[in-house]
Amino acid sequence: MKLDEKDLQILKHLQRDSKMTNKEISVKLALSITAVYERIKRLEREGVISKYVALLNPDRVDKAFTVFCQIKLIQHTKDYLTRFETEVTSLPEVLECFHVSGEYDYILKVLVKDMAAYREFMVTKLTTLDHIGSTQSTFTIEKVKNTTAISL
Amino acid sequence: MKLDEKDLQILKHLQRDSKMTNKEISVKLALSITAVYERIKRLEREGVISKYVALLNPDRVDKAFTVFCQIKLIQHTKDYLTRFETEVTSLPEVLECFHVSGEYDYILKVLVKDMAAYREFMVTKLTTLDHIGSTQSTFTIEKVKNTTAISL
DNA sequence: TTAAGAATAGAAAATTTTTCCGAATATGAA
DNA sequence: TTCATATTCGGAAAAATTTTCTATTCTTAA
Repeated sequence: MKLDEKDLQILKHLQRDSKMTNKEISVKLALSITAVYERIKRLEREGVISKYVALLNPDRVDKAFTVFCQIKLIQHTKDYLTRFETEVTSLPEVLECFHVSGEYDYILKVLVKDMAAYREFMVTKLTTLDHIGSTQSTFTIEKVKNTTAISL
Repeated sequence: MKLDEKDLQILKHLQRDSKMTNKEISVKLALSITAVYERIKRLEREGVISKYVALLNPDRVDKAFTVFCQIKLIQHTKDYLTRFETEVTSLPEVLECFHVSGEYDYILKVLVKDMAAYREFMVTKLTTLDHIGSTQSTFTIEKVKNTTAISL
């Protein structure tokens, strides 16, 4: 699907604030409300926009501690990989998990309350998974930037 | 601010799909529309909900390549740190940047089109920043999980 | 138990989304 | 170029949702 300049403008706005009304957007783009509406529907239909979500303030829900955890598996058979991936996906503390190149196999972004909660997570959840080799945790001291908006 | 079970339910729904109407939520929670409305407004006012955004499908906007880039600064004076943080924040390819413990000072999540674009990003943007010591790039082979929903 | 404040429900008002349809514009083949 | 087709657009009406308002119910502390 090809996106013209107006589509990109719409996406930029909605990435920043999805509560903007079609009317507000239409004013910014010098288009009619209907034109904006149809374009957004098309972007949703075509899967350019995948979903609309509310973002929470982690501090306010007692999840102020972010940890990047790198994991090495013992073996790399397809079976082990998919098993690990299924299990890690089911862990709510894990917001992100990527299969990566380099010394470790996976990198996880984990959100918990504090160091004690992270220890609990490691001991009772992560290391109980089968076939885990070694892990390395990198603790975040400060969140410098954290956006969901892709540059267009 | 203390959140009761109904607040948490509302947050869970809105984290998954912020287009849910107050009516739909009110049915799920066995509350009136107004009650749901007032609770959401309070959650917004108190900063529990920080914003509403549209999430895009990276493939569809030609940003299918995710790289984790770890960075070491040459010096760690406050001035150098804040200068680096300001500059890195302004880079649209960088979705996330955390100041971290461990061997490296920062970990960045970078979104670009492909390897060539990443090289371009490295050469023309990252390494031109002052006071950068060494960097290490970890390329993602597959996105296993990537959610914005904090477990409540 | 009672009074004050907060939360709730229902109805009305305001706003927004969605549909509908004709007009304008763009696209592509002859 | 010209025509036919399809796409996009704009405005109005309809439908749905949000927001406000008011009265009632529920909590909680005195």
